[in-house]
Order: sequence, then C-alpha cells, then structure tokens
Amino acid sequence: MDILATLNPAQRKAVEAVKGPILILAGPGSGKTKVITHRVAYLVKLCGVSPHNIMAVTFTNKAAREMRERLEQLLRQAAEALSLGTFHSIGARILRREGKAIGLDSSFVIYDEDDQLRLMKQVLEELNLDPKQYAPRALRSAIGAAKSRLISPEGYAPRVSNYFEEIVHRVYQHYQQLLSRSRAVDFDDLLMKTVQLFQDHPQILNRYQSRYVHILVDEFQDTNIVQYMLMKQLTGKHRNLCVVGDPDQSIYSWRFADLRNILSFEKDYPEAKVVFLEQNYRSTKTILKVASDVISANIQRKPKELWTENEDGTPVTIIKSYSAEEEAQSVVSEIEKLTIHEQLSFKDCAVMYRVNAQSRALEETFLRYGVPYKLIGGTRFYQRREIKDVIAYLKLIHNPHDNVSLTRIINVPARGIGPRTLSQLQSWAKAHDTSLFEALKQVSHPYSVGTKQSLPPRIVQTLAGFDALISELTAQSHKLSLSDLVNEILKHTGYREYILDKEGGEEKWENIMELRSVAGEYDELDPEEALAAFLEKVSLVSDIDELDEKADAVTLITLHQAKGLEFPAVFIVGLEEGILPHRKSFDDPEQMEEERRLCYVGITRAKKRLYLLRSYRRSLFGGSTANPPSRFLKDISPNLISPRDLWEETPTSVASRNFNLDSQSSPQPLNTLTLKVGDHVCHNKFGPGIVMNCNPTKDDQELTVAFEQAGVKKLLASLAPLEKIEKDFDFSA
DNA sequence: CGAAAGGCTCTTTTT
DNA sequence: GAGCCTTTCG
Repeated sequence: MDILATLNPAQRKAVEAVKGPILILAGPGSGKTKVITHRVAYLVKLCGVSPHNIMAVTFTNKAAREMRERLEQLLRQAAEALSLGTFHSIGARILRREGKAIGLDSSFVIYDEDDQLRLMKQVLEELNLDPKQYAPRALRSAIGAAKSRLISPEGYAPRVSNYFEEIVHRVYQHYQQLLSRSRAVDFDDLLMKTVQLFQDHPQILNRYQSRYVHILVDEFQDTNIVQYMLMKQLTGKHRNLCVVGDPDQSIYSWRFADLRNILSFEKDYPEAKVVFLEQNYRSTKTILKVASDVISANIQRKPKELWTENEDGTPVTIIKSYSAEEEAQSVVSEIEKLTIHEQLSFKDCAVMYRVNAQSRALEETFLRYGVPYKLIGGTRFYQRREIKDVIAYLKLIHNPHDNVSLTRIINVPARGIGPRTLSQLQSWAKAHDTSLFEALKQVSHPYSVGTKQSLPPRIVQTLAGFDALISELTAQSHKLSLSDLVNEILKHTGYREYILDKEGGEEKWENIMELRSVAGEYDELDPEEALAAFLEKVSLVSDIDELDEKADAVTLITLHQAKGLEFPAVFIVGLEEGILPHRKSFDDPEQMEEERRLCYVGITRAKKRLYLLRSYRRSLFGGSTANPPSRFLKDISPNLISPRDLWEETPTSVASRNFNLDSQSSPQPLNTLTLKVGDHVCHNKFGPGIVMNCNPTKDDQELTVAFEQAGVKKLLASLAPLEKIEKDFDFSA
C-alpha cells in the first residue's frame, strides 16, 4: 500500500519532511491525524526507522489508542514498539523506571485534583492557616501554575512579591513534603519531576535522547512550558521534532497551556520547516464560513483561510427557547427530524455545552423522550465517591504510605476511628516525619517499641483491628486476581452493606460492580503487576477515553472535550452572554478570545448540520436569569442562517405560538384530544407539565405527567382537568 | 463516636 | 442546588 497516495500536496509535504524539526499548522478537519499516522508509517516503512525509536504524544489516552489502532493497520505488529501516550502517561512511565535517581519510590501513587485538595487541607491544618482565608483551590492552582513553569519550591522564593505569594511559598514547600511522605506525586509532578530528573541526570537523559530519534506532538497549541521543556530535552540529540497544532483551537490556557510555545519552537528550531494544512475535508462550505465569521473577530490571531471542496450544505439553524428545558426539547425534536428525514442515526448527533451543569436539563429531556444518549464527563466515573473509596483501598494496599487514601477510608465504613483519633495519629506522624500508616502501626502495637501509651486501650484495639484488616488484604493481594481482591475488600470492610444502606445505594453498588469488571481486565496478569497497572490506568484516564463509538446514542459533551471529534450533526446549546462566553471571561480580553476559540472548536466539529441554540432564560442555580444572546451569534452573516429561525418572527407564527400561561386562549376540549409523549399540558391544580408516558386503555388513556411544580402524577385522560398547550412558543416579544 | 440536620459557599473548562 | 463543614443530639 502506498502511504503517500491518499495525501494532498500539503499533507504529503508534512509527511515527507522527515529530517529536522517541522511545525504543521493544521486547521480543523484538515487531516491532521492522518498526517501524523502516515508520517509514522512513512518513517517506519520507507525510511527504515525502528518503531522503537519513535514517540508520539497525544492529548488524551483515547487519541493515543486510536492512533495505535490506525498504525496497527498500517504497520501490523511493528506498531507495538512505538511509544504512544499523553505527556502525563509518558512522564509516569519514565518516573516509574528512573525515579530512584531522584529519590522517588517506584510504587508512587498519583494524586488527582480531589486528592490534591485533601492534601492541601492537611497542609493548611499543619501550618495553622485558615482554609477560609486561603482557599485550597486557589493555592492548588498557584502551585500548579508554578509547576507548569518548572518552578520548584526553592525557585519560588525569589519570585515572592506579596503576602499571598509568601503564603503560597510556604504552602508549596509543605505540600511537597507531605506528598513525599505519602510517596505520592500529583499530576503536575509527573511532568516537572521528569524534566528535573533529566536536568539532574544527563546520563539518563542521554539514553532517552538516543532512543527517540523521532518525536511527534499533537495538539501542540495546548502544551504548557514543562511539556515543551520535556520535548526539548528529549529531542536534544536528533532534533527530529514534529509538532502539529492550530492556534485557533487553543482552549486550555487555564491549564497553563502557553501559545508562546509556538514562538519558542520557531526560535529554538530556526531551521524548522512550516507546513500549512488549510483544506478542510470535514464540513460544508456553510459551516466553515460560520466558523470563520466567528473566529475572525479575534484580534490576537494570524488570519488564515480554510477552504473546502465539500458542498454548500444547509444553512445553520438558530433556535431560541424560553428555558433550558425548552432548549433541550428543541434539540430532541430536531434530532427526531434528522433521524427520520435525513438518514442520520443518534450516534451521528452531538450536543455540546460550555459547562457540565448544562447537561442536566438535556439528560432529563432525553430520558423523558426515550432518546438514547451517552454523557461524557459530568460526574466522572472515577471521581464518584464510592469508586474513589474502593480505589483508595487498592491504593493503600499498593502503597501503605499513601496518607490521602488512608485518611479517606480509615473510617469508611464507620469503624470508630473519629477525627480526634485521626488527628492524634497525624501529630505522631508529623513528629516522626513518617506516614500515617507507620504511625498507626506503632501506636496500635505500643508495647513492641515501647512507645508511650497515650491512647485509650479501646482506641488502640480499634486501630489494631484496622491495621490487621489492611495487612490481611495486603497479604491477599499477592495471591488473588485483581477482581477477587476487590471482592475481598468489599467483603472484609462491609462496604457493600454500607453503600446499599445509603440513598441511591443500588446505583452506587452498580458502579462498584462496573469497577470490578474493569479490574477483571487485569486478571490475567501477575497480581502485583495487575494492581500497579490498574492503578496507573485509573489515575490517568479521562472520560473521553471511554467514549463508545459503537452505541447508537446521542453524545452529550462539553466543548472542551469535543476537541478532536467530529459529528454529522452538532448542537451547541447555551449561546448566551454569561454562558458562552462564560461570565468569568468578561473582564479579560484574552480569556474572551479563548471563549471565542471554544465556540469555533464546537462549530468546526460539525460535518453537515449545525444548530446553535440560545435560551431566553436560564436557571443556573436558585433564581433564573435572563441572558442576552451570545455576541458570537451576531458575528455570523445572516445569509448563512436558516431564515425561519431569524430573530424576528413572522406575524402569523407569533400569533400561533403564543404561550398559554394564563390558560385563556382556546383550551382544547380534552375528550377529543389524544395526547402523546412529549406533549405539554396544563392541569387545573398541578399547573404546567409534560406527558412522559401514555398507556392506551379500552377507550381512555392512562397518562404519566411530569408537572413542573407538583412532580410526577398518573392521570386518566378522560377525567383529569387537562389542557394541551402548543409546544412551540416564543417569548422574545 | 456517629448520624442527622442546618448553614455555608461556590459554581468553567481536565490530563 | 450540591457539596462541604459545623453543630447538635443520641
């Protein structure tokens, strides 16, 4: 098979320029992934480079997996030897191997944001700082900012210029101390410590530099400074660095991604070639024009012209509604139309939003109308409390020094170890500069080392019991398969009863069973290896990684997570001032430009149909607010918009769509009325509602109606004082 | 010590 | 509206 045959001239150039650095600026839908995979295949098959000598870095694990799959098709078995992964997974891999050199135990655990915050609270407590005055999240973020710029606690000292930074400095130092006491690293450490390792140990770096003859980086516009440094280190010898990105799709500045990396690249690699990929293969001309209308308003931007040979396509549809619920209903009814009239299936449709909270109204409506959907993100699976609890047990078994995990589950389920006891353990651990687990062991067996007996015997006994529990599980972990180990944990801790007792316990238990079956995928491995591999995966996965393309269901996803995906039909909801653009960006022009890019990312996911939705009112929490339409909508040329949905309604439609709030206008007599699922009704007593289910009986209908105020009721159509309400209405007047 | 209740704050995006 | 923290009572 000819690797170059299916490429256009620009793509071909990007693939063939294998010597030296290259910057590929690739617009959306321009075949960027294709270029990367084909470049790798070209290197292996035509240039004779061993896959062992190639590294490709992606933004998500899912992207890495897909790339591996594609390369397996191109390269067969040779693909196995490629190094593919995210920056974080690559950092983790290197640190597991080489961490010893910087005093890092190879069984270190990785702390996610939740763990970090718990640790941060511990830090504040030990430093006698008030968490109300110094928000743990703000401190965490400040430390993350420092780490992303490769600033160590020592390096932070000279940069301190105000009192808050003074605090950050102290907190940062102590935070790192507690991390190391727990033999843990956080997400940012995976990158920073790797770079530090290479800085301090040139001979180790040298090995990796020699190995990686070719390095490719995807989504380069979203890399931060540490990531850039890491690439620079690794390519120090061969300088064959290929970066692919699109400044217009840079949407992660809040994760300290730095667009200046593109400038740095041109400075650090002056010999770099630059290739532009501007032909779009994904979208219709109309969609591309809409995207261009929106993004062109950014000032801090190099103009570029995307073009396509695709057809003009349908005008984009702008739909406004009265509430988030109405908005969701519009989405559902449009999706129904698409599936009936345009041969699209549910899986071809995606609904995108700015904040996860928006998914709720969508979900409820999708459930109500029986439209299948898959929700990406939201309360992420691995962040659910019950899941984190079970994982905490596993982490503790793997690394007993992990204080955050121990603190998490020492009294879950409740076993009589309260805050007082815990705090005593903590003082002991702090005094001896050791982990809580060590403290627990010493304190619960006081006679073995002659420690002063300062705890009441009953507590000592309880602690000893917990110690015995963990020891027993640890012993089991060497013999049992991973899923059996999970079973043992659930059994010995009484977690099952504990969780089933709770509100919504069934669902939580299901989640745990789901986790167990994921664990089961590691059952073939040797127990210790399985546990390590499983924890590594669990620490580094994101939800997008789990997106199942096969299921025929609509995708609900944030705009951020949608980057890199494409769908025949895309709905972007919440195009309102305050949502998209988010109000947090109002006072910062740079952030506002990022909001615009985010909108651009959403638009350019669409292949054939694009719907932009805006709601007149939205209740985001507590009271509802009226939001003006998003400024981004105003930038779209009117001739690209489907006329029936322009802002101004025609007189007839205004009349016919008048919403029936005071139930004066033409109530329809009920007995002649057959209601169907999704119809809006108004009840004399219960007020407005929506029909959720219809059960036809002999000559009647049994209805299940969800009322806005009164909740879900079952009613008989013939008896209930119901009126039908026209669904389409308009409030803009 | 633990469960339940009330009060508080904060709401962006994620490897 | 939720999640977290504190308070209160058993």
